[in-house]
Amino acid sequence: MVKQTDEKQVEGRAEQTRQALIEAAIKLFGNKGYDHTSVRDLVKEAGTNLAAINYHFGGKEGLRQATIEFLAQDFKNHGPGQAMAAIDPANIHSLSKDEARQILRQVMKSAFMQANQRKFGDKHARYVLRELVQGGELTEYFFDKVFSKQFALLRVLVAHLTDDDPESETTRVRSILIVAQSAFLNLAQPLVLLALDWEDFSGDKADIIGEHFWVNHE
Amino acid sequence: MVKQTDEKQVEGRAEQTRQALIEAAIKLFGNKGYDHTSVRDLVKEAGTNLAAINYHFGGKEGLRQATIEFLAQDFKNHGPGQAMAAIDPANIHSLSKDEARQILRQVMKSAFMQANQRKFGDKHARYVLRELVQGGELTEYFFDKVFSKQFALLRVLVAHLTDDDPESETTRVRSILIVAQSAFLNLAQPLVLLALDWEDFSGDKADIIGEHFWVNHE
DNA sequence: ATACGTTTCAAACAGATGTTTGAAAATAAG
DNA sequence: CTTATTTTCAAACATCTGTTTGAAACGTAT
Repeated sequence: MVKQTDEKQVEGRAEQTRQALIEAAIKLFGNKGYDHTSVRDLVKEAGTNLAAINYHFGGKEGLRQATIEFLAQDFKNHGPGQAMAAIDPANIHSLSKDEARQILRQVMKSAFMQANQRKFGDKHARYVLRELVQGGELTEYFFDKVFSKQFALLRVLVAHLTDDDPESETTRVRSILIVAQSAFLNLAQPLVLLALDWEDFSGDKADIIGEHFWVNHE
Repeated sequence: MVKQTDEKQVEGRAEQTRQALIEAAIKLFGNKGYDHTSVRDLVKEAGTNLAAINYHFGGKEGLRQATIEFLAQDFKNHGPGQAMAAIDPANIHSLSKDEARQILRQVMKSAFMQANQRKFGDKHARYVLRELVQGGELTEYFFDKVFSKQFALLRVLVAHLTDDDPESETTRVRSILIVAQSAFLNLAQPLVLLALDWEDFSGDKADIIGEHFWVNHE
């Protein structure tokens, strides 16, 4: 009898606990890291039982992968990717250098700001970055699924600014050094805040940083 | 009778095992990280007994601290600090902009190259960076003991190039963004190598990168 | 209503971890 | 040599970890 009328039926209980666990994983992995988060912490945060992780994801490692996949998707939809999605690679060549420069800085700024003001807070982005940096399978997975395309687009922009080839070694190095600035500030937030004598990146702080990214060529 | 004649007496066995444990810690913490290195792995690598860590350092955490302190000292003597030690802060003001620019780039290059060609290999530097980035007590310790002075010197250089105050917010941001480039390339080595399509930073690779650091102002 | 597959839950399990213990060995001092 | 102190070592300990188990609760279809 109870089919679609009951609210809790719109998606099965199973799917609900799966999502609750992924949310808990994003929060706890982001705060304390994968290793320092026990499955008991996770199921408590998700409000479910100890056996749930193994039942739904086959184990803690399975939950990590599901979490990364979820975040990879989320990054494409709402993350730095969104800022670059508006750019048409084919049109870049018709831009003036000044326009391209301006676009590049704008992309950097919004990418950085988005990474620091996400739905789940900055922990969200830092967890992904930590995974990305660590090395191992997940690094390659994330590189293939998310980073690689956005990096290619960035190279086209940089190459246009320097009258170079997007695939050249020079362009690759210049581009990764642009990424490095934004990424490191997220990754090494504790150290960076000490160096800047700030409490956090809130308010106009992210905007101030965005103004000083090194993106000029001439 | 046996006093200084026996070779093994020049420093007590205790000190020997302490150093062996610290070396093992640098190697294993650097390779697999603190959490994934067991005390059994450590004492095996150091060629001593399971109880040695607790006896000499009071515990695994004590060994970590001793290791960080050792590396902090080492960084001052042989690390990026060495490259900056040659610079006299008082003389910077008398340099031309071009000279200062050149020095800044040279410091960046040698810092990066040294971090990638150390005694214990790049693992050495990456372990410290990871600790530095993580947050917590060790971040503050390392910031106070090592980073803070070198960062102040970097700010003087940058401020001279931009006719700004070394303590200004602008200078701080610009300076940390310079650090970010070198630091991220070490920290995120797995990802960076993927993006650059390289196997490692060996040979002239480090030099190529050094040429492209963003340090120009005008 | 009954039977069936799915999902939850409490309890127990097996393994690894850091630490402690107490005796043996090595070193230093008397 | 004898004694006292320091250092090593093997074994046991206590705790925490991820995982498994089997029964109970739930929802669904016959």
